[in-house]
This record gives sequence, C-alpha cells and structure tokens, in this order.
Amino acid sequence: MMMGKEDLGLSLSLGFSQNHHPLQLNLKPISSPILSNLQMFPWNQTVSSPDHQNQQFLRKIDVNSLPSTVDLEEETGVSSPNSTISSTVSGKRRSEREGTSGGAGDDLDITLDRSSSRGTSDEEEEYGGEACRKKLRLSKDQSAVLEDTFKEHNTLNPKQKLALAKKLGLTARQVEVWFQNRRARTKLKQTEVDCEYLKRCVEKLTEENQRLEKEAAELRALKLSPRFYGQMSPPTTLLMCPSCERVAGPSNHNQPTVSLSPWLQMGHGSTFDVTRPRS
DNA sequence: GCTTTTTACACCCTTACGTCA
DNA sequence: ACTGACGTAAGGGTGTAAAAA
Repeated sequence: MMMGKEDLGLSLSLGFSQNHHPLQLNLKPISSPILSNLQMFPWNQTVSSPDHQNQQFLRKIDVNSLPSTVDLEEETGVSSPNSTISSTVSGKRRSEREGTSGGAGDDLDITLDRSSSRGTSDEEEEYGGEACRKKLRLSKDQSAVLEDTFKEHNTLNPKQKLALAKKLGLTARQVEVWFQNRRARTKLKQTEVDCEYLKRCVEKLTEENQRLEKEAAELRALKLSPRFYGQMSPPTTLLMCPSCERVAGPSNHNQPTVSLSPWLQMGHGSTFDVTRPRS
C-alpha cells in the first residue's frame, strides 16, 4: 500500500555528552528514540496490514451487528445534548464514490438524521433545509471507541472502517474523516514536541558555541604571551594537516615546543598553528 | 511488456460549526 | 446577550500507488 508523505518525516536527534563529545545529528525517517517516547502512536502502520490484523479487529467489532440507534440517541442525549447530526452536505461526497465498490455506505446514512436532538424546523429553514453543512458533534462514547481503535491502528482498511461505522452508527466517511483529523492532530502535537526539543537543542548548541569561542580566545591570548608560549605543550588534538587534511598521530609530549610539528615527521616541510583559525 | 487511465486512499489546507470563558 | 478563541467535523485539492484498459 502507499506511503503517506509524513512517513518520510524527518526526525532529528542530538546527543549531548558531559564530556563535550561531538554532537550527533541523526537524520532518519523515523522518530528519534527520545522523541518517540513522547509519540503517542506509531506512524508507520499501514492499511496493508496482514489479514490477521483485520480479523483481529473484526473480532472486536461485530460486522453483523446493527448500529444501536437507541443507544446512540441515549448517548447523544446524555453526553452530548447539543449534538446536531446531519450528513447532508454540499459538494462531492466521498461516500458516494465508496458506494461504487462497497455499497454499504448508503445503509449507514439512514441512521444519522434520526439522532439529532436539536434539529428543528427553524434551523432547517435557516439553512435552507439542504446542502448546508451542519456539524456533527460525536458523543463521548463514540469518541472513546474511535480513540481506542486509533490506538490500535491509526489507519483503517475499508472493512474496518465499515465495521466501525456500523458499530458507532456513523457513515464510513465520518469514520474516515475522524481518523484523518485524528492523524493530523497527532502529527501537530508531535511537531510541537519536536519543536520544543529542537529549541532546547539550539540553546545548548549556542551555549556550547559560546564556551568554545571563549576557550579559543583564551588559547589565542595564551599563545601570544611569550611567558607561556615556551611552556606550552604541543597540541594533542585537532592535528590535521592544512594542505592534505590528513590527521596526524598523537604528538610526542616529550617535545618541548610546538615547533616540532608532527607534519615534519610525515614528510611535510611546513608547520601550522592549531590555535589560529584557518583562513 | 509498456503506457495511459482509473480508482482509492492519504495528506494538507481551509471552512464552518459548537462550545466556552 | 455578545464576542473572540479554540477544538473539531467536514469539504476540496493534490499526490501517489495499484489496478485496469
């Protein structure tokens, strides 16, 4: 099955160590271990899952059980008294397209308009009685079931969608929309978490950068001081030849000055100053 | 076997409605 | 009662992969 764009989502992992080890940037198509702990649901589950997953799902939701309109009315009456259910909307309905392959969507539409507890003739007149979008407010129970299902799989195949729609007394399109919006909400929250994390990374990197710049300035000052210059031990890190960019081996700490360049031992005739930024 | 068209699905952006402070 | 902010159901556009022609 196809992969959505967000399956290619970029995650960024930066590791900070107490010993100022190099930062690690891991760009990979999955969430970082740190961020994934904050991630509520897996992203890479696809509807192309094996049949056993569908069967497992269908075991929980009885495809053959009719939606309980009585229960639905009770739910909307108790937990969502202001629910206004109408699936009659303008524009091309996806369920119409689905009807060509499944045919069950039409049956599901029957259950909708009856459960409106606030739909009045005034409102029908206000909206012209047709072709105007009236927003459905899902009941708490419906939302809970949808939420539980989403935790199991954040996408549904057509069978699962229809079964869930039947169970909840909704249209397949409504279930589909709910899952789509739910995925969007999850992604948004994850983006916010990632953003916060990256902000903290920037702060730490800024601090680290300032610290290193300060350290470099101190080293430059130290080098310019003749009193300390002669006492300096040769550099033990960042020994890279400026001409060929080869990294030298460990310097000899018995050598008194930096003038004994490891590059000389490597056959180079010149020295370079690791305390001075290369231009 | 290859190309084009169709179909189904997911995502994104946006709109509009319901709720609440 | 009014209003703005916010959450969210739903519409429409677009991209993509698989199936069909």
